[in-house]
Amino acid sequence: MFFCCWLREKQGFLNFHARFPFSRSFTEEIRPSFNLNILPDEEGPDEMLLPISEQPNSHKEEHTACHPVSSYLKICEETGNTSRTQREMVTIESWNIDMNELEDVVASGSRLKWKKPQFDPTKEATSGVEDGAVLCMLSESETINTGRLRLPLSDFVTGQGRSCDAHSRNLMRNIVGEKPMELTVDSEHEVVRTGRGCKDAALLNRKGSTNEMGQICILGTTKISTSEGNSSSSAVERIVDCDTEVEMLESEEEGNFEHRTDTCEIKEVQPPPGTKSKVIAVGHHTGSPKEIPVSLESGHHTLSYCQTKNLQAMGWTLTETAEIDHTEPGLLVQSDPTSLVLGANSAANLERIDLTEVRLEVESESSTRAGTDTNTGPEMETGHPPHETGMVLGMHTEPYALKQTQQIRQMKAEEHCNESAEKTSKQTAFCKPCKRQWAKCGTDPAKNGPKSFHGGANTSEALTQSQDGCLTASLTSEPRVKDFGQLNPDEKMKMLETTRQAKVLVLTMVYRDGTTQLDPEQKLTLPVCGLLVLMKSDLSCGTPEDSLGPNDSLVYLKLEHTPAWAQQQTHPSPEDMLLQVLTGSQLVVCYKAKDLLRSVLQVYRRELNWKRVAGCHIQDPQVSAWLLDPTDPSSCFQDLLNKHCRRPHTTPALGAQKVSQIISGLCWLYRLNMKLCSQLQLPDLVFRSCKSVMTCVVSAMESHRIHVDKEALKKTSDLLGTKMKQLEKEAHQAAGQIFLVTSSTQLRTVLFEKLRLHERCENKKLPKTINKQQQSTSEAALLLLQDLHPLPKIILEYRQVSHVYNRFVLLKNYISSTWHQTSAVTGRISAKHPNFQALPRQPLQITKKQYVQGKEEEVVTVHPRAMFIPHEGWTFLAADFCQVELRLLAHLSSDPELLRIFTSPQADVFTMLASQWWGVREDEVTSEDREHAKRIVYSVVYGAGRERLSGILGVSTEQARLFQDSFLQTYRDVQAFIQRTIQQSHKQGYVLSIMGRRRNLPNINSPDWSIRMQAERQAVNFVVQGSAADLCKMAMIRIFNLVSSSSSLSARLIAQLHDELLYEVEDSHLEQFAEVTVNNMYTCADTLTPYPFLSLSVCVCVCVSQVPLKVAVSSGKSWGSMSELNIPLTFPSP
DNA sequence: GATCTGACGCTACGG
DNA sequence: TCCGTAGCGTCA
Repeated sequence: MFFCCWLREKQGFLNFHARFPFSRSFTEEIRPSFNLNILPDEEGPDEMLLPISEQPNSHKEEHTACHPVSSYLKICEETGNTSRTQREMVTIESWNIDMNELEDVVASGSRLKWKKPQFDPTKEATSGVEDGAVLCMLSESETINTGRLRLPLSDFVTGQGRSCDAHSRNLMRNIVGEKPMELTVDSEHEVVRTGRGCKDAALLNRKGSTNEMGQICILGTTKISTSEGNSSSSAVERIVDCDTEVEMLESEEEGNFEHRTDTCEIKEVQPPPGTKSKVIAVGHHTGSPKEIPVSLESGHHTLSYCQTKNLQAMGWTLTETAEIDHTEPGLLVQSDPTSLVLGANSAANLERIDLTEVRLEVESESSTRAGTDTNTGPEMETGHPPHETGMVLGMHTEPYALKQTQQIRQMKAEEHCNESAEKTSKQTAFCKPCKRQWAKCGTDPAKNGPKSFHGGANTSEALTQSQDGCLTASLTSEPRVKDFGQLNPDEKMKMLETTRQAKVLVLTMVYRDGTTQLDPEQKLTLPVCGLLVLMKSDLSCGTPEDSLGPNDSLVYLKLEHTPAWAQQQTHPSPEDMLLQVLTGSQLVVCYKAKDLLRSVLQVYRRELNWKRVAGCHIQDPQVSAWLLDPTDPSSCFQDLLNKHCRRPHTTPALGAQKVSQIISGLCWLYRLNMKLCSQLQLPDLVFRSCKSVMTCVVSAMESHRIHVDKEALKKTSDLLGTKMKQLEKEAHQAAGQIFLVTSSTQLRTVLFEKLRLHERCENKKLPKTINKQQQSTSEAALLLLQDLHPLPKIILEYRQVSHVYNRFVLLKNYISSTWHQTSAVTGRISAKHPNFQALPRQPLQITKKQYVQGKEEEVVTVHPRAMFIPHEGWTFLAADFCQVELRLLAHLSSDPELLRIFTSPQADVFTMLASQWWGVREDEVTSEDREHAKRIVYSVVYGAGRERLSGILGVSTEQARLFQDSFLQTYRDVQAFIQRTIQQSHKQGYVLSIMGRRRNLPNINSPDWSIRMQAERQAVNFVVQGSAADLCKMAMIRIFNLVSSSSSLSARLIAQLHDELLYEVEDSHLEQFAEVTVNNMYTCADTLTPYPFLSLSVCVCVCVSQVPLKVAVSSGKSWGSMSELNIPLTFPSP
């Protein structure tokens, strides 16, 4: 017992209460907030999460609060002289979106953090009424900063405001404006551009010099009434976003509205010769549509979601406004290059009208009615029936003789594209971007190209669109490529048949910026516009690299919704074609196939259930290459091609050459796939199918969203922020000086140079940093110092709180991680943006200071995982493989002692070990003890040294050695297995998992002892951890296949946490699905065993039946409140 | 001098 | 001289 207590003291695994013994009067459960600072990822989902409240770090001279910028409806109109140099853009209107809605507004995939200044402008206003303007500042480093200008009512403004640096969160700079129309910043850096709405300017940095910024756009002004202390949030609400539109769409499974950002441009509407404007009329079909004059000169018009009240502000009037609810969308208007979407009050009423068709109607109409009738319904305008409750679209033109052939448009598009590309390359290569060129639409050409971020972000859309148009035009004008959308019904049917007959389909996604998946890797996720499909009937690889086989076909398939009426009329629809491509019996080859499937599932979220593509026979050379060598650094298709086919990188081409390059790339893609598949000596068909099915599993998982409890999130955001401030203050007091609590360097100085705490713990060995061998300020070190001074405890608590706060305070109603199949060498799946697998498991206790004398401190429990909730009517179900790696180790080693422990179905090996080691009864073992024991076991098994073990155990090196020896003596065959694996790896240079996945170990015979030892540990770790990963994937696949083929089961996998599968299940199916899950997980190892090759290569006989797997299932209405389910096995356990 | 970048330290998660 | 992920912040 003495040993037990002693060990607990030393172990460094004291629970939070022990470390921070709060007096508590009551406990309130609050779910924490999550702050997610998403950096764009090459595979990142369309989302952006925004920090909301202050960053309590006193080192920052000011606390910058963060705020999302809402989107708004804007019609940009060019008026007056439209020559290039004197173009003027007028923002007709912009408006605010309610604070409530701000939380939901996201800038698609943006890396931008929008912040409002720390000060409250409404309070700082001097008196009366004042204009507030919002600045949108585009820098050259993909940064968009916002700030607020203080604009008096007069024309001349001496506005001064602050903006926030989106990256550093540092304090803001001063902006001195002079006049709304001609914003002058300072004498050194005057406004370059005049004209309403857009200013080129610079910002003053804190020291008064200018800061190179790209552009400042005054997006709108509003009057802010600040009298009587009535500081409403109107000023805040006026933050608007440049070039971002929000589309409100009703999510079918969620039943509520989600916001999706999109940036649109109507390019294909050409201005009538000799006129400057045309009229788009929008109104309810039962009333008179209102007309909005919109100039077509710029070719850039953006429409987006707006609320009814804002419609009115726009001059649009709804004649039927009985059900106006400002929290709901009043009108949905969205446009893209070829269509307008209109709807009222719900996405169900959405209708999409193809502008091409509209234009044709307009053409015919123009000769007869020439833009005079404002009451025309859609049936007359477009030839299509009006939607039941949708808005009607009337499109009237001035005398309009538009007869532009496709060829001419293509030529123009190409011209534009080449121009843009030239500009881009010149600008990036030689000079700063010419702001004026992109000022009109807030687009920075320097941001385009492969590095540009998702177009949903409020940048660069116009150019992206033009490139899209350019590439699409090039693709469709290329005689070898058939544009499915342009085919007549007979040709489409033929195309479907050709697809059916093809032996292999080679695909690539075409992005809107004119690149494809075969281009060098893009850091940022790009919006997809279509697919290019190479249909191979001839499987020989002997074709020249840029030409097709005689029977091969190439089809361009645009990825977009087709409205119901259009589907009926244009059968077969693009969706039919897509399904034929993805669900036919042919082999599909695609580089980064998961991205393709995910994009398809996202684009056709409403139409296409993930089950439809579950059977897709898709092969991905990236996965194959990773299977061959998981440490393969090839980051893009070109790298892979270079490595495996010795084909050097090609420089990106333009226009028609670009198309040839893509076609050539597809041919190479096919060859590469064949080559890699032939190299993969896979043991059996199971594994072959796993490779393909896993892509479907992961893409389906990625397309699902996990809902967040927003209220709890908000509440805890404030709580954590306050707590951090408080702790920071305490830390400064304890240290006797102000320092940066987040800086390990400064903390080191305070702890060891100022306080000299290390001198007061002579009998304890303080850990050192790995690389520089300095005094560490890690948790282990602080725990050793916590009795000597109050500061270490404060820092420990601060780190815990700030960790949750900084990473997981998010402002969205759902999250959607990106899951990577090939990023972990061990075969595990990893998650990004956010890393859902690393969400804190343990609740956090927060003490709230009470300022009333005699009142005890309040303790609030913050549970990060409890933030995540299932959809209404659904429940979370988690299925966990218990001690899977240790069970596999027992199998692999056949250690009798370890096997014996696992024979008891109820036994928890870590609890048992903890009880043995610390001499307590099993029911006395706490979860911390158990976690500690688990860490020790794995540390020893995977080769932790005595130093490290002593650190983990909190004992001397000698005692750690005794412990290690004792463990390995008890489990002798485990040690033998370790030795065997190492020997084998030395001999072969690689190791294999139970499914035959291979990890090469180039350093296994290194003369450098430490490098060689590391490789040896990696070898052992890979065999066990990699095999566990295989097992888990096997389970995922089994359940996936089962659910996808079942008409009754509706469960969907939303996350994988290595050994745990998290599903969302309809309430009514919970028990049924739980049973299916348990039984399939329990038996999934059966399909793995035995593999004869393993006994040859690893010298172990895999016989999984030696040890039963154990599966624990739990369910709950939040991820933080899961309770165990007892599901009986339907077959006798082995 | 501002800004960018990579190394480093630390902390979560999983085993 | 545990393994492997992601991510944030600091600092040179």
